Amino acid sequence: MEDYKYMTIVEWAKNYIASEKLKTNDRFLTEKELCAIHGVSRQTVRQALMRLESENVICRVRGSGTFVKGGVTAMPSLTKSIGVISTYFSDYIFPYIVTGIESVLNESGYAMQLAITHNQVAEETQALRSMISHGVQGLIVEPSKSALPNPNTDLYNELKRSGVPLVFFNAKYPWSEFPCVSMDDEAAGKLVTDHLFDNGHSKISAIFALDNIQGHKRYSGFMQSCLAHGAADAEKNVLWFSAAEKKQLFRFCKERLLEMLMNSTAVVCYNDDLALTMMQFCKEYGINVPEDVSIVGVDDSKIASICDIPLTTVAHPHRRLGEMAARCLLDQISSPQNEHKDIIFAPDLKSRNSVKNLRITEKAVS
Amino acid sequence: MEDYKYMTIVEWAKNYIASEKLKTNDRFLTEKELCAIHGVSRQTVRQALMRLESENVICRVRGSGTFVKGGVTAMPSLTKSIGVISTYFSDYIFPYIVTGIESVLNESGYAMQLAITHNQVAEETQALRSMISHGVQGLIVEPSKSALPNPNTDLYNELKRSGVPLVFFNAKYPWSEFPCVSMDDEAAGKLVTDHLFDNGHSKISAIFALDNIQGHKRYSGFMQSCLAHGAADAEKNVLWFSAAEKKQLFRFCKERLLEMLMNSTAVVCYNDDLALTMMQFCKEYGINVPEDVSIVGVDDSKIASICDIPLTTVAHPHRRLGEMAARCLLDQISSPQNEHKDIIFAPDLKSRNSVKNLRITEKAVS
DNA sequence: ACTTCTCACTTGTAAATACAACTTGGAGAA
DNA sequence: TTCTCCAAGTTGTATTTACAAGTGAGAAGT
Repeated sequence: MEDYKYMTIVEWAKNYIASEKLKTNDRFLTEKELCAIHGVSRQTVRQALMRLESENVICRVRGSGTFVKGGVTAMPSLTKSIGVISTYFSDYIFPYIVTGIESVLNESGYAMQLAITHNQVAEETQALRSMISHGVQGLIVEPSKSALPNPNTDLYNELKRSGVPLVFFNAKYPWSEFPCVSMDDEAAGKLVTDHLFDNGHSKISAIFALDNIQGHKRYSGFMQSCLAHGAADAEKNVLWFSAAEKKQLFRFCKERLLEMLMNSTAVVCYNDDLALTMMQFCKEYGINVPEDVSIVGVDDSKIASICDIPLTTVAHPHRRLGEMAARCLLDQISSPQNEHKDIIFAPDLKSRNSVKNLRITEKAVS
Repeated sequence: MEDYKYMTIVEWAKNYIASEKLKTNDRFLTEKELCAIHGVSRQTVRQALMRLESENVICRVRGSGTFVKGGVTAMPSLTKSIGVISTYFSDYIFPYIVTGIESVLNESGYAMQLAITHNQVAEETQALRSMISHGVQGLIVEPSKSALPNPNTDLYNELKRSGVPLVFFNAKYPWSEFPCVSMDDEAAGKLVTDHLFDNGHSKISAIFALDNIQGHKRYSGFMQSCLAHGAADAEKNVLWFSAAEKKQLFRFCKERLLEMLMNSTAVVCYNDDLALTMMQFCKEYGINVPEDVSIVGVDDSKIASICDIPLTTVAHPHRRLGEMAARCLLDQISSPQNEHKDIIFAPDLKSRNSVKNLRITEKAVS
């Protein structure tokens, strides 16, 4: 290594331990012996030993001596790791996103640390702190409750100031300055709504998640489409729900939902998960999809294509999005000075069987 | 803390930084100034600064000065974490296992570090080293290629000697001394084969993974059932494949597979994944399941229940198994002296539509 | 046989001194 | 104005000396 005396002793000691096959708790040479061997002062030897101790190679005990820490416990930190914080990960589109991230990180020789927040900001705090204290090289984060005030604001600002590389995916906190890799949720909301208008629907209601930015953006796209098609009062047909309370929604707001279904020919659902629950709900009450009511979702989850009535939805670039997020982070690590912009994937409609074409039906009838 | 001079300086410095509200990259007092303030020698001050540096409170730059590391970057390690090493994780039954692990760890205040080996022992080595060097409190590992010689033997033995808590799941290396949480694969293999015999099948072939213990055990169960039912030559009808080469199997061994299908009324598949690929293969060649050939799998993956011909299989206790693995590890951490035994889940047959009952058919014909 | 004590030996703390390596800003030159 | 270079200032390395604090084994006493 370097040509300082204490560094040469450090290297010498490592070789010595290896060549003598010393194992855990074997006694190492005393400071005095090392002084004699290398012809240096005790302070220099101590400097070397301190270094070895911080590298976990040896263990010093006052009054007793210096001991070797062999094998596993002495292993130095060799692999770099990246922290990934996601709201969920084992269902829906999350496995694909995380797989995308993992494949790129793995390719670049990084290990992955995964934490799940269950969409709870408190768990997000804990995950961030845990990641940082474990010395990750960078973070890939899906914000929890991105549309609500977040107690981690200071934490994120501090990370920004400290130059810790970070990429958001799916959504970003509006006040944050880190780049974000996501689908164009506004366009997605607009796309499915346009599709319904194109199929002759005019009485369209919608349900959106109130606590994340994706819900807000999909709502925004929905409204744009409605306004463009002259349905200015569409706002009244929007129901908001908290992502965590999906079950409560379908248990305690049945009348509200039924009223909505009765007064509409189509429902825009925040995502496929909600859309599928909605289809289940319709089935229970004898409402036929798409004959009585059309349903569209967003995300193109696996179940959307293989369920009873294949769902018309918007393709989420899950795996590619994950890969891109990882690449964006690695970019930040390798060239921190660059400006890193948001990356937005264009949505892509997946037309299946959950939307009825009212125009064709009308013509056939008349 | 202690009453050494340098420790009082350490404490003083922390208070100073807090009271002066110094933030990241703010300049700290120079060594000379600290000497003057505390009336001590420079070595003593340096000792204090070294301590502060190792605690990540300050950062020293030769020739430039000493700087404060405020906020996030100065955070000490507070949360304990557990390393989870799995072969795969985003498909099949793995998400459920990992979810089970995560929920228990989370409940107990542990963070989870996840690494994927893609069933490669080299990646297992890397993952183990990475985890250890990141200071995990324990490990939950699904062995890669558990039935083949493993280069990490020394590493695992060293972990055992060092008292690092570890739990295997799904399978364990035969030579290892750590507890394992798994399904009773032998019983599972026996169960599906018995089911086929019960349904009047006698010409039964099978395909098993050659590189992991689960494959060997399921094979063992299969053979037990065959012997019990007087099919002593069943061994000849067994095809072995390497888990990584499933695609090659179906691309390059078509004749072998077709021959097998022609000479059997039923096929026992190592797992659902293989069974589904086999059903696909049958479809391509116009072989009807279960009319022409019955197929059974093991694991009860999600697709097994929702595919074209719902698959008869054995329920894997995925989520509960994950929870149990985590609990077993936490047990080891809290009471290391206890003897920790393997935990084995009894298999449970899921009878669906991929098995034809030959007895009923025979009676109907006669 | 057992306990207690002492002493040699180990690492830890502290000081004074000297020089080395590096950074930074300001003086002076172009 | 801009550039170069140097000197002052800062942390890093190395030596020497001294004493403090803890360990462990053997001597001495019971």
